Amino acid sequence: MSQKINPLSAASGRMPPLKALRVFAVAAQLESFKLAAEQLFVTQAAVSQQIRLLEEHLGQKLFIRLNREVRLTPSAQLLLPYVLQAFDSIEKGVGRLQDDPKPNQLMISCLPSFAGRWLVPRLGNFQRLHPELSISISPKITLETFESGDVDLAIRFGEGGYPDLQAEGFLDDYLLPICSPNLLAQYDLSQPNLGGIPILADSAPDQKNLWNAFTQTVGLSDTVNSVLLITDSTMLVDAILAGQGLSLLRFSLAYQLIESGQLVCPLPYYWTSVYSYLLVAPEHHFKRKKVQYFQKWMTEEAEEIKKSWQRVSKSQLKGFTVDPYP
Amino acid sequence: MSQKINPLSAASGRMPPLKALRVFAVAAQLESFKLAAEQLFVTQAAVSQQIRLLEEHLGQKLFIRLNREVRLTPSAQLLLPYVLQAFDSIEKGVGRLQDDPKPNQLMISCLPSFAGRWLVPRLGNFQRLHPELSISISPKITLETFESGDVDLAIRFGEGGYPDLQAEGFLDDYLLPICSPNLLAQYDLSQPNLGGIPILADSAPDQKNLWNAFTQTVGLSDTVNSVLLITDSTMLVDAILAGQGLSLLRFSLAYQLIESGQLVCPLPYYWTSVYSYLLVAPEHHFKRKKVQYFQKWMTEEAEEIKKSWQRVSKSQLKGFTVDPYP
DNA sequence: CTTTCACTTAAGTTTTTATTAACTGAAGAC
DNA sequence: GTCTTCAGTTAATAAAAACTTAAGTGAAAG
Repeated sequence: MSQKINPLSAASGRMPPLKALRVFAVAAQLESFKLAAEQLFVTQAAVSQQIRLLEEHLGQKLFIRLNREVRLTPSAQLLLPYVLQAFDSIEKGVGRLQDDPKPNQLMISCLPSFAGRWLVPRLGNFQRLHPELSISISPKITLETFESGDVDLAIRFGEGGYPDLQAEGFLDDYLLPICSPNLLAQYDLSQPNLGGIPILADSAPDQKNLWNAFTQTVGLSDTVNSVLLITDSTMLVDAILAGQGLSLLRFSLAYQLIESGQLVCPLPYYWTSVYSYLLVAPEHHFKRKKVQYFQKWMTEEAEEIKKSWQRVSKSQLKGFTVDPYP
Repeated sequence: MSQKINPLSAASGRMPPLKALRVFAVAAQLESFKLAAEQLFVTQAAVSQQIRLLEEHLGQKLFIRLNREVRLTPSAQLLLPYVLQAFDSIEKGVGRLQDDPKPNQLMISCLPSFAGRWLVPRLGNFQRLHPELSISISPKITLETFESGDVDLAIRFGEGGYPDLQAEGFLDDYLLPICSPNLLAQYDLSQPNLGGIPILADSAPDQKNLWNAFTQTVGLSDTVNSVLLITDSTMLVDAILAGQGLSLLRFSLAYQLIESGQLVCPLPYYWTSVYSYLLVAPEHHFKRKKVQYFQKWMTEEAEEIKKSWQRVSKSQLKGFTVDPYP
């Protein structure tokens, strides 16, 4: 406890009804109950009653009621500056809460893999757009709690619905069967069990049920094909590139390799991922200019992947019908 | 209007729920909802809800909820000093309202006649008791409104029930038939119509109906006795002293003359006056030390008159039954 | 002489706030 | 390991406060 207070001072009978004080502050400044009522968006009867309430609490009159005007009593004149200062202080405090404490420093929390493979290589573009911003990356496996107040924004791949946090999707993802083009000469995928092509399986949580969907769709009996389970997505990509087999891979991880011809999508199926790429933060962080800049930039960068998806899903997948999961 | 405000600032969405702010201030200082609840004399569920309300309004968490404790978020730490200052300011302002602005100056408003005949001659005693007080008398016919804030206390003769004012009686009064002892030799009051003694009538407002009560009680037919109507009570006393007739007179105006034998009460009747001597002021003035001193002193001074009444009503009036008016 | 204006007051309704009671989840006791 | 305790949450409901409506006041303006 950094500050001590008199236990009585906080709860004592000294503290007048605060709503009434607020009405008093407005009415006293305007010297009119009618105008105060307008400003407070209530009827003037409400103002009249609140003032009466406060007068009763304080045990003294605050306004001298004349026929068509009200005037402040000496008591009210004594009280008013204190009350104004109080509301000023509250407004100032609340104002600072809404403000960005470090408008020129942008701290992004994201998965180390995303940071290394995706974010850092592109960050130069953003830095060029906003040279005044000092950008920091805080790579974390776990979801940022934002409790320290240091992190402006987290980038996550997930379903959203995080408690007390706002999640803004900037990119949907798709899972599709992908392999090295070299493999197509060795295995005839039109044969049963895809011609016995080795299967590389990802163990990400959103792919548990997806695997069943895949095996059913392509008519795969898992006794025939060899299956290699790979946990890390970087390693999975490397394995596919090395021609070690066919795998369901996120388009977001594969699109550049597909466009360059290093990988191909040999089967006309894809599944929309239940996970999306999200910008996650407490709601009020999204009001910060720097966060808005970053969000705009991320959306624009994601546009490139979306366009790539248009091309790939139109040409290589030949517009096949989609059976999104689940 | 001495100060201008931004019309929006007073009513805008910026101003958070004030009750919730107060709860926050207490809870934040104690770093405990339970203790805050105790201090605010509410349940801790109420505190929990108020904090949630405020957090929702501000769009950010103020407390980090751990298993058995709550901790302030950086936001709350930022906000707290502003809020504390606000409530401090309010308390200071309210405190000053309760304070006596001029504790060494006592301004008494009273009727000029009372000031001259009763108060000023005795004031020396009070001054001796409280030499630190500078006492002023403000003689006024009309009832003090206390709007200027200068007058501490008014002394009135009346029924009380003044709007927004507290009235503390310090002396009851009685009306009784009084005349000069010289007249008793000239008129036989045991005769019908009191032996034709001239009647002096007061025109004070509390004596309108009393006059009927008097004539009925003593069996007076107003055609027989000469009646002189006298408005001013000083003049009435002078007229009675001069032996010009019998009159109903306030005991408070007559007691010294009765005790000295200059006036007598020849008939065994008296009526309690509906008017009393009152100390009148806004309720909070009675909390001022100087006013309390004065009230105590006045009560003690009045004691002298009460004792005199005991003597007079026991001896001269021979304990006659009372038919108080009305 | 009537109307208007700013405010008051009383009654009734709506909204806010508080309470009660059941629930949570971690810590400490047994 | 299970039970209890503790601080806080949550939902339903009760209580209190605030607001609105409508009628009323008294002085000033038309």
